[in-house]
Amino acid sequence: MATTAMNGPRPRADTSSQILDVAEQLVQVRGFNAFSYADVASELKITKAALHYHFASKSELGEALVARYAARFAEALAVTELRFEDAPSQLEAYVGLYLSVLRERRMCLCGMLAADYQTLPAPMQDAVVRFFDDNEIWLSRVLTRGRDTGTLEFAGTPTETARMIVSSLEGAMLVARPFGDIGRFEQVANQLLANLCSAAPQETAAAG
Amino acid sequence: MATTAMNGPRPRADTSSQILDVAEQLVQVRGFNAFSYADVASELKITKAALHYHFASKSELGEALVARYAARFAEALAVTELRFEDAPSQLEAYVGLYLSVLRERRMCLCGMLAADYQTLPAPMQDAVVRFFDDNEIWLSRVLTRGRDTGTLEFAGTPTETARMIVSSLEGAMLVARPFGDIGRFEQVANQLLANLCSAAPQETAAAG
DNA sequence: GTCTATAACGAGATAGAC
DNA sequence: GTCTATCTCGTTATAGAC
Repeated sequence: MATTAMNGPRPRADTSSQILDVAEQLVQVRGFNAFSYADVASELKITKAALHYHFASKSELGEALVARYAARFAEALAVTELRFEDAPSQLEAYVGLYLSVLRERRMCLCGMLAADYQTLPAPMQDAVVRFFDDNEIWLSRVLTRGRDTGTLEFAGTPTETARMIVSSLEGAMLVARPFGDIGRFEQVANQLLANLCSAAPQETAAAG
Repeated sequence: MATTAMNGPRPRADTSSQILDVAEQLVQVRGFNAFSYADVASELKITKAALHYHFASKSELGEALVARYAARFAEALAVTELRFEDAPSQLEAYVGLYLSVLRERRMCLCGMLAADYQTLPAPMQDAVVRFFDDNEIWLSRVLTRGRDTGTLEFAGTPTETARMIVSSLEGAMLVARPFGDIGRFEQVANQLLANLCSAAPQETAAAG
């Protein structure tokens, strides 16, 4: 069964998946330029050569990494949209995705890669941008629905607000990690949600 | 004369300062783990050995980098507080500091180092945390004054709101860079300011 | 203060045996 | 699919001449 969270132990994995699991964790914690084939190999107790069999180059490994992460995230968003009916709950679940990553002391993979952006191979760069685009599209849809049903309130367009949400959450993760304080992230997320959900929680009309 | 901006060509510099200038730019663009002594040396047309004379190790160079950046930022904040009277203008100037960095296609130095955090030598880690702390303290002061004089309005404590501002701006920089779109940053910043400045722009009472 | 030269190491990557 | 062995390159850092 798919879980809503972005992480946690997965069933049993073939070597390629295990490699991706370890590499993913390393990138999210240290960054793309601060991990090596040797790191992954030693963790899995196989050789660097074996790694190169599965992913010929570091670029290839990186591309597979973002692709899998983005797919998993997209899946989680789709599930969230089905599982929760009202926009506020969907937004709360969206924040929950970030939280589940931060709880493992990780940065969002694409947030980390955004920092490394200038040093990434072109295919990875494109994938990172696409990740943010997809997030904004999903959020815009939720925000539009929330405004239409009167459960959300915000100035500006849904797209602008979506960008605000993505920026704030990514930034909150970025800053919370050095402090080793998840509470910092939660504080920001709660302010963000509070600003959007100031509308009456179940009524049809809300404007003041 | 000191300028309010965080960058721009500076008068004439001894070698140490030039090294810091080049290294700073490289870190802000590529990250701490993606630049080398060779990069700096070739840019300045000196040798790596000459670099080691000025900064014995990469850690030392990194520490000098953050120290100078933090000092310059603190100076800019002090000037801002003197130059502008009302809190909204001070906040706007604060956003301007970030903007001046982003315009040079750079990430905030400490925002970038926050991503690299787990791989940094301890003294650099401490300095990064201190940078964010100082920013929050300054912002809290401005926010408190703004609320007291009725020029700013916000739910929650000044500290919480300060953290929200730092997170949002750092995140907005992080995400705007991959898109190569400063407008994305400005959009987020404007929403942020708009939410705070909804109080009457010069009156004494505002609470609802 | 800068240089040449080089040490010592780790990186990504490949060849070819098993 | 994994191994040993090796290659090549770039990295940080040092020694010692100028």
